[in-house]
This record gives sequence, C-alpha cells and structure tokens, in this order.
Amino acid sequence: MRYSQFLIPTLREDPAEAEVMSHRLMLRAGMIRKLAAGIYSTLPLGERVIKKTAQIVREEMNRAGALEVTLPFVQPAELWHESGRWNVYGKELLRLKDRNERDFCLGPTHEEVITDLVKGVISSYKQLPVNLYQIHIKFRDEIRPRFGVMRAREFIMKDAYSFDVDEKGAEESYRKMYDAYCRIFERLGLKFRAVEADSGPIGGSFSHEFMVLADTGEDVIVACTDCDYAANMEKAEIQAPQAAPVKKDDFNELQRVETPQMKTIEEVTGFLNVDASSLIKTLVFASAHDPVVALVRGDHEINEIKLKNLLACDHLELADEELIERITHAPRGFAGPVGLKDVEIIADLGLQGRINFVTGGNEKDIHLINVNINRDFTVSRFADIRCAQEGDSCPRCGEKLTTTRGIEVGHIFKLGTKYSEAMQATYLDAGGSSKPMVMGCYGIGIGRTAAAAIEQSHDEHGIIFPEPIAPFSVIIVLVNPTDEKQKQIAEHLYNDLLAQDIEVLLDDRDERPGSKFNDADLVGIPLRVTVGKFAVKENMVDLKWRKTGEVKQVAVDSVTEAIAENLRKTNFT
RNA sequence: CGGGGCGUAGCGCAGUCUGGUAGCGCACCUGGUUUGGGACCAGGGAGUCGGAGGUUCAAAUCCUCUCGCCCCGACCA
Repeated sequence: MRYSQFLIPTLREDPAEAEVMSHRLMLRAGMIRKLAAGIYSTLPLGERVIKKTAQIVREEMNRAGALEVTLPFVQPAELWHESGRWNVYGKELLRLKDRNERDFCLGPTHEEVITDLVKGVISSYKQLPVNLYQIHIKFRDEIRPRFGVMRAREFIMKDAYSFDVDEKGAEESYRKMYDAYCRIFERLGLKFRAVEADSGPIGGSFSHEFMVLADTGEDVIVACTDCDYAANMEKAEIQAPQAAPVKKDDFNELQRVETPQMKTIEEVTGFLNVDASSLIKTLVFASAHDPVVALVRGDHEINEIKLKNLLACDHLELADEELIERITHAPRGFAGPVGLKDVEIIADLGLQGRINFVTGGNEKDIHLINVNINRDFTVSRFADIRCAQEGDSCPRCGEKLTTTRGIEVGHIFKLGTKYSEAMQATYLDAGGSSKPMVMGCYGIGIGRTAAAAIEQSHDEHGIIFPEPIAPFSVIIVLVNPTDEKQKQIAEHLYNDLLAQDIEVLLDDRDERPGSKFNDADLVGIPLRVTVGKFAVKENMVDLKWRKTGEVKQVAVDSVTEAIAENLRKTNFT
C-alpha cells in the first residue's frame, strides 16, 4: 500500500475527549473516529488491525472445531420472552419496534438466537456436539460508555456457543475453548491471565475471564503468590480467618460519643483515634424485595456481587438517602447495627472474633463505641461478603494474595441447560428419550482486545503493535520523494517486499522526513526502512525496530531477505 | 440516573467575568524554496460561536429552556 493512496488521518495533538492511552492513540493514529457516545467508525488502518485480530481468533476457533455462522443483529422479542430475559435484561437491551409495532431488540448477545437455530436443525445425539461461532456486531446500551472502543455500545465480538449431550461433553467443550483462548492471546502477543469469574446475568454455573494485564484496566484481579489461583475481585474468595472465641469479660461498656460532621471512616478513626479494623461499616442496600443491611469492617470493602449472589436477587443497590433515613432514622454517615428492627443484617466473616467495635449511632453526629455482637445487636447471618485485598489468604493454599489490574477481553461460561430448557432445545439420545442440550458460551471482544494490546504496548511516541496485529509489517520511509534515485530504490524495495507477501506501507508523501518518522512511530509499524541519501550514495538503508529502537544498516541488495528473515523469526517467538 | 466539567474553523484552544469588527496555533489550498526526526516565505479558503426562546440600539458574552459530549459512581466482551 502506498501512503499517498491510503487514508491515515493522524492527529498531532491529543483529542480532548480521550483519557486513556489506547483511546488517544487510536484516535491520533487515525484508526477510529467517534460518531456518538460509544459508537465508532473504524478507518482503514484500524480496520486492518481489527481484521487481523479477528482472523487469529477465527483460525483458533476453527482449529478447535467450531463452525462459523452469522446470526441476525436484529432479534424478535418473542425469543427473549421464551428465555425469560426480555423483562430481566434491563435498559442495556436496546428495544425497538418495526413498522407493524412488533417488538425487536438489537442483539447484545446471541444465546436466544443460537438456541432457537440449533433446536430447529439438531434433533439427534448423533449430530452433537456442535460449536457455532460468529464474529459480528453487538449492541449494548451501556450506562456509561467510555475509553473509546474499550467499552463501546456497538462493538465487534466473537461469540461461540457449544451444545453437548451431557455435562461431561460440555466440560470437554469448555476445556477446548479455554485452551483455544490461551492460544489466541498468546498468538496476539499479550500478557494475560485466565481468572475465575462471576457468571453474571448471562447465567450458568462456572466461568473464566481472560484478562489482559494493564494498570488502566477496569477490573481487579486477585492472584495467589504461590499456587495458580486467580480470580476476578468480584468473585475472589477469602480463606475464612480462624476466629478466636470472644471472651465476654473483655467487653467494655457501650458508650455514645459525639462525632459532629464525621461521616467517613477516616474522619471517625482519626477523631476517636482507633484503627479502621475496629470500625463496622454499616451499608444499607435496596433490593427487589426488602432492604438489607450489610456489615463489614472499616478496613474492608463490601463486595456487592458476593452479597447479591448470597441473597440470590437480581437487583441490589446502595440505598439512597431516603431509604437510609427510613431504616436508621439518621442521615447518611451515622448508620449502625444497634437498634435496627425489621431488617436482615448480614455480617462479613471478618467481624468474627473481634470485640469493642465503633459503629454509627443511628443518630446525627453520634457514634457508639465498645459495640459487641450478640450483646448489643444480633446478626442474621455471617458470610463472605467483602472484597479480597492484598495480603489476604488464598482460598486454595492459604498463601498471600496479591492484586493487579486487568482488562477483560474474553469470557467463557458453562451455561448448562438454562437456555435449552427454557427454549426446548432437546435431542433424542441413543435410548430414544428426549434430553436438553448442555450449553456453553464463549466471548471475545475484538475491538477491546486490539485496544488492550495498545494499552499494553506503547511509548511516548505512539503505538507499538505486536507483529501479529500490526496493520503493516514494514513501513518504507522514502525521505525525499523528489529525488529520483531515492524513489527508484524505494519503489524497487517496495515491489520486492510485496512479491514476498510482506505487508508493506510505502510512505511516498511529499512531506518532511520528520513528519514521516513521527507518523511511522505513532501508528506503530514494527519495522521501518529508511531510504534516503545513504541509499543513493552508499547503497545502504536503515532498518529500525519500533519496539527496541535498534537500528541496523543493511545493504540495499540484501534488505528484502533481512526483513523476510526477521519476520519469520518474530512469527515463531 | 446521581455528582462534576465542557460545547467558538477539521484538531487543540483564547475571547464570556465587564455585551460593541470572531481570534491564535496546527491542519488544509496556491506558488516558490527546502528534504535523515513534526521546515520556511508569500498569498488564500474555511466558523448561523451546539440549538431554541428571551433581555438589549446591540449577545459567543446576560437570562430561561433544550440537545450533545467528557470525567467520577451502579453494567460488561
């Protein structure tokens, strides 16, 4: 491709709208442009990156025996009523009506469509297992799209769905996908980790997330320093601390203290000169049913996902001011468990074995000290409802846990028979009896993966693409296109590389060399060849590696071979 | 949806407080010089100041309403 014939509208300055690096760089490199919040156009350069990412995913899915299909983006509401999700999915599901006022939605995921498809075409155990996938558009009307294509509303996803005769088969399908995902992210050259995850509203019994490690990631990964346990913070279990039995003799007398305007943990601990671990945070939650009060230590964070799973409810959110006052009869910041009536109180395991707590007094500007469980209030149940933190004990081996941040690029689920039962996707087994297929589903965000690669690999000059998804392998910078001799050499080299099937971009623009070098750095092409006056005078060109900055002088005659050799090497490492 | 911020040329911004000719840098077009890390000279095009209403002799600027976008929280690939 000739740069002059291509379209790479690079930006010299950072667009004001972009905060995270991958978003900025994708805009600056002319890969994407925004149309509306969370809705992006992909320009030619971005398209090449997306296509390459998708192709690697496709190859590995095919290798794992999955079959590519294309499923409709616009889906009839009836399917969603069948699965029961029409009323559950919430506002994220963009609903629309056709000219006949029939309800439709834009597909945020395709379990319904695929299950409906499969139940129509598969009826015998002889046709199973089967795994169907597509690489296609999804639309989720996200509450808050952000970070460019990292969390877009419209995005490209690879979604695969497996159907098996039984649980054992489903586990095998799951394992195949797990392995395929590992291969995919390895081939993409990403530092990643597969972690245990909460299965969320898609449902199912078991799931893993594939996280690309990056400081700007939205997810927190909890990993063991010793064994291979790793989980999403949402899910990460904590080994229950051994609670020493409390001695009632050590209970001090309950007291009220005035704590004017002190609402936060820091303010209260600072004022009373106590450790945050002896404070009880009292959190009121509104759920679909009754409000719930959750208690965690001042030095711990509540894990709403764990609480939600414990309560087995669909909706759970922190109470608003009004509900807090109704439950505690005090403004926000002074809630405590003592004296609460008619509400379930769930306490984190971390409260066990401890005495003489500080809590809110359920009265403005009042806290209580020397509060003790079972003397001053009772707990409905104890459970693990807090977030793991650095230094907690691994639930598997007991060693220390650490935390890192990650970007969720893939997610695999064992669905079981949730959809096949709801939608009657059954088959006849060898004995002639009808059974529900056992399903799994497997997603990869293609654009997000490309963005994550950029997030993980860039410097102050721009993107440093991993070779497998770089839009071009090589860029030839023709320093002075008005110099006929330079031009000849560059053109010759360009044709040689094309003949070798090497993806090459020839920067033949009549621009200053500095602009060309900066653009080459910005768009992150792995290898740069500079054809300038040395090429004419001494028959030498510079090869420069984007990643390391290493420069090598190579004779014009041998540069094609040197490049081909280098690309072969990187493809195998 | 709650909290914070921003809408002025393709991009980045100034001008708004204190109403009076719509500006700067980059990009773009023409000509010339230049060509190994974002050149220079000369000339040029481009904005209903997000939109609607109001106040005023006069509104980018003041008032009211509205739309859009970004950031922080509840969602997820």
